[in-house]
Amino acid sequence: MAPLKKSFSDYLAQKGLKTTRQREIILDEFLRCPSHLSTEELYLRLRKKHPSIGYATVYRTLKLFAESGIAEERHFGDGQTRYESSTSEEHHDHLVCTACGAILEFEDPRIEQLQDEVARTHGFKISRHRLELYGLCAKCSET
Amino acid sequence: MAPLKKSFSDYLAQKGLKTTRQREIILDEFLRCPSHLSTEELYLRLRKKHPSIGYATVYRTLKLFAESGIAEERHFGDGQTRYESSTSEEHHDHLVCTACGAILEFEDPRIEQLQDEVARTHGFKISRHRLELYGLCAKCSET
DNA sequence: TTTCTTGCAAAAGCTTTGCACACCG
DNA sequence: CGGTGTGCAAAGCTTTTGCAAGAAA
Repeated sequence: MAPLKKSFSDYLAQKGLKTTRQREIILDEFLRCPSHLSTEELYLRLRKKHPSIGYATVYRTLKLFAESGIAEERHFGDGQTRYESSTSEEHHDHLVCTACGAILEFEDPRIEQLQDEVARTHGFKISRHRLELYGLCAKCSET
Repeated sequence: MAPLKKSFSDYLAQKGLKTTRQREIILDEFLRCPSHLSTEELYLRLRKKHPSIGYATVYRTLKLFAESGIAEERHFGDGQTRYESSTSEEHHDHLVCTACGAILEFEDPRIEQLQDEVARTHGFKISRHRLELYGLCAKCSET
């Protein structure tokens, strides 16, 4: 089984929750889709194949993904919550194009290291961070 | 006049907008308050001295502050928009305590420099960024 | 059977908008 | 005056919740 799927089903078992048809469907679709989908986008995709699925179920299930650690919530400033599947390996940050909405991921250990240093200076114990760079992507800045 | 006040009144003049009693009151209070206030918090404070002021006016005025460049919108993940007055000088980032909600500001030019470098690598032209470190502050991690 | 889930609709938060009146320039 | 701004209430959006029926263990 894919590691994230196993992770999730372990989480359910451990919490005494149930594996349901909907949760399987939603997880499959979630993993198949581009990252950073909003709940609504995912819901709309799901509806095409599974018209009976409920809006609330998608919301609840995505929150469950986040709790279980297989996905992370993101807020990019439009009013919507977006979700990204966890690689469980390295964390990554985002470049967001303010013109076309493109989202690129990057990772830079040097930045992470400096963050740790800053946190230490202030006596903070960091559990997570968020770094987003907003601007124009290569395409959009051409014009 | 305080620089931000002047900035704002210039913006109003340039856009053909009007200086009103409410805008003055809200700006004064905004500048006097701790940073990172949510619209509601500011509204509640204003109400004490000016009970007739409307919720919508506070919302509209804060948006106006943001447009004029004298304030910036922040989203820290609770559903509320918070505003911070612009120093117009250096940008700063945030350390957010997930236990007590404390927000510390910091700034590290080395991190900024690395961000620029990352952006360049991807062909991005950065206009702004957001860096938040979440964890426990010194006090809360003692226990 | 017992407990957890679902789908629906209603409710809840935060934010925006329509409108009539008031105010600024 | 003419166009903006205000306050109120209503509407909008996204997200959450209550509940009866349905499904998993």
